[in-house]
Amino acid sequence: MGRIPCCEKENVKRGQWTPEEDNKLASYIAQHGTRNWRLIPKNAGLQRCGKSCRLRWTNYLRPDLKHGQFSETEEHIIVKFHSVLGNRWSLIAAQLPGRTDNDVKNYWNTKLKKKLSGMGIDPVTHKPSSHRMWGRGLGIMFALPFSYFLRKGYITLRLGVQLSGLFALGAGQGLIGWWMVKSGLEEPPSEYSQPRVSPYRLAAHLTSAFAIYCGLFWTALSVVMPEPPAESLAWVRGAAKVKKLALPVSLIVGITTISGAFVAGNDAGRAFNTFPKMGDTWIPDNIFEMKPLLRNFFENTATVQLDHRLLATTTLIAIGTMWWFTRKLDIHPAVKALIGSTVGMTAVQVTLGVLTLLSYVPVSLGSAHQAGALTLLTLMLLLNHTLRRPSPSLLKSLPQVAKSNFS
DNA sequence: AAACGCGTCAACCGCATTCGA
DNA sequence: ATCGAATGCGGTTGACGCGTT
Repeated sequence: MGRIPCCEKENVKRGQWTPEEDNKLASYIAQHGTRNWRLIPKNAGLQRCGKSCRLRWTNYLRPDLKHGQFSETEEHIIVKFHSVLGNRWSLIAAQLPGRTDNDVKNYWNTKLKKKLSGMGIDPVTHKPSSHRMWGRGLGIMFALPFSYFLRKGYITLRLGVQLSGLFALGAGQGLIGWWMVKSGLEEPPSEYSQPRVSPYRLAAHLTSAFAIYCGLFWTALSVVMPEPPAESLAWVRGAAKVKKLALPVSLIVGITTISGAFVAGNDAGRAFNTFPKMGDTWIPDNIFEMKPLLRNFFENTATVQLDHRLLATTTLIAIGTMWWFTRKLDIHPAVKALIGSTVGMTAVQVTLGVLTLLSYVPVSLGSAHQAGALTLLTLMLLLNHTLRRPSPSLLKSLPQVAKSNFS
């Protein structure tokens, strides 16, 4: 099926127009106007098809065309009309004297689409994108029941303060999110460097999300379980011992999670995709290459990733150690189960992390690794919550040793 | 240094609509 | 009023320049 492009003529030139051709076409049109595009190339002595000439004229040579950058006003007009007209480029271009449909279409596809989605607006529907809507929705989902329960008198002063604090954190989270995408829009500091979301702000957004989650989970646990499970004084003493280990271990888990947020912020998982070595060496030689030494820990891909590897390993060892030293203690079986779960979850999480790295951070594995971090944090919270010291009144009522319904 | 990746933009292609004999 | 040619339109392509590996 040999399809003839647009005109039957074999000897038509295609591709970029030369200045000579432009001159021929422009001067011909200046004399004769644009009556019949089919005849124009013949009469003007051009080896082009009429369609090509028309395109060249309307999109480039026409004297009433504007050529420079789009102004801010023009940009607003495009966005506004696109939101009601959709991809009706010629209609939109009609609102902008001196611009063609092709110009507008190109500008939309190359610049405006990205700009809008960067501002959290979906370029197809012109509505705020789902992530933001979820954020706002969550605010309402929190506030409505809160005011209801408050009126009903279910909320104690202490709980009210806690919940208000969490709500404020949530609002702050929205602000950080806005501040974050804003950084992706600002002009890059130098001409060569892609504008992108600041690693600090992304890390802050992520860390804050984890913090809010932890706060919510802890608060919820405290409402559901005002007293820790404690059936004997022996178990209470055991819990106190475990707690000495569990607290620092939780701290390490928390720090590792934050370090993971910086890995995400710097896209640091897209380099050194080998394990256990980083490339050919154990420690890359440029880890202290940036000027203020401290900056390396937050912005240097190699250092950030190395940190996370070290911290993750430390976490694994720490949790293993906690399990080892508590395995023979006389403690509540729930605590034992929890410690076992943390060991298992840490192993899963480390494996996931290594897999994610080795396969160049596919979204699925990256998300799974993030979810794993959340799960591990949850387990640590559960553990610490379970290990709280019972209230004095409960302590008084406890027997020395638990009634052994199992050994 | 060569290959590669990426953004930009002019140009192309095929279909839809309008025009004019 | 009708039918083929001309024109309009929007999605898509690909050449080019530039920076990175």
